[in-house]
Amino acid sequence: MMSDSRVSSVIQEWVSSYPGQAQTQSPSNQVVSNAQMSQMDMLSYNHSQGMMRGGADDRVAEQMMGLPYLSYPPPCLNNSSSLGNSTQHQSLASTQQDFSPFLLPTLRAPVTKRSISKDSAEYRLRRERNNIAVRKSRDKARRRILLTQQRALQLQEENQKLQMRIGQLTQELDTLKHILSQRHLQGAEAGGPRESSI
Amino acid sequence: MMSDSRVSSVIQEWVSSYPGQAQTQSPSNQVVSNAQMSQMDMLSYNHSQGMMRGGADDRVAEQMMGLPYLSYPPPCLNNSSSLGNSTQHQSLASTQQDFSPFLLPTLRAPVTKRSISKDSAEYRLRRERNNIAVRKSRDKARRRILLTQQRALQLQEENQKLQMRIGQLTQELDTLKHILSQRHLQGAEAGGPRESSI
DNA sequence: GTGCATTGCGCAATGT
DNA sequence: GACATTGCGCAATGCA
Repeated sequence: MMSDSRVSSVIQEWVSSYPGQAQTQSPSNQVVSNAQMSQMDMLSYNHSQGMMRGGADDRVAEQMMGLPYLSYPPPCLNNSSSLGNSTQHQSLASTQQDFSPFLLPTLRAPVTKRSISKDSAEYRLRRERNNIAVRKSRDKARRRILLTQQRALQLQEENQKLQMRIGQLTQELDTLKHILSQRHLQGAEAGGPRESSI
Repeated sequence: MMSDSRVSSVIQEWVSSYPGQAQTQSPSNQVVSNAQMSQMDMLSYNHSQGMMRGGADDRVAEQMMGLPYLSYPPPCLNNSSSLGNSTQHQSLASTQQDFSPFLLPTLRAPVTKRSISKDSAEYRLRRERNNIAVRKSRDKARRRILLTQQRALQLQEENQKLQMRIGQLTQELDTLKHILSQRHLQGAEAGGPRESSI
């Protein structure tokens, strides 16, 4: 046991965790949805680092490593808004016109957003469904991360064993080469003293 | 370039992403904080799977793989609460006494929670600071995940190369062994036909 | 369009 | 006490 198909189990699961992430899609969403900032306290947080989404998240993304890690600007700290903390996210249209000078003119949001009342049973149903989906998705992500870590550990282990095997083989090869060179010398002597040293 | 120290860079970063996670700490937090459920709609979601915290996250955690993936019970769907969706998380003390019959008697929350007004500048300051910390922590986590993935990919690559090297060495070894056996036979023949086949 | 999946974010609890 | 982690709900968006 534990001889050949030792890693395959975790690898299989790991591979299956990345179904079709190699698609090239054009994000082009640099605006991040300013409407969501009106939910609590409309902090103007552009946050240009966490914007990889979908495909760019799982690909190697070699350019991602140069992120400005220590650049977390305090998002203006404007606690003037949302003091009356009630019904602040009731309608998108009412708050978006406040941000109209900050929006690019080409990115005007559809103001007629079919404002769904938060009291409606349909809203609650949608929310609950989404909450369940979110929990499920996050569990999946957690599982995927765990699998990746396990996979890395197992690959590391296997690497060490392979390196050791290579060392063994190389040494054995050197030995045989040495023997052959000896015999070759003996052969060059045309039947000299046999069984000299080996 | 890309000949020998090819993997070390990512490995270095990857290793540095796991500073001291190997500590053994006793979680024992099975209650998950019932108070937080009173924030929106007190959904009774025990969610006993995502509770690995700290050390158990990075260890192999071999028992974690048997999680009930497809068990996402609809959390009671009680949209009766939080219909007046305004000021629902105004103060913990005011809402907690409403949920007191649902709390275990041994888990009576400290009602005197020094109820911080959400309008206070100190509260906003703390919130903003925590938001910054959260963003930073999540970026760190994203980075760590990316590094782990890259590490796994590089280890896989290296593994393939090592396997090929082993194949090479093995074949070379077999050849030499064959040669040696031939010469041994020749030697046993006491000076037979030299250079027969090789 | 409908429904689920992903993702960024803020909040609160909790850990360090 | 400040910062770091983490689970969660919300909203936007992606996707089938």
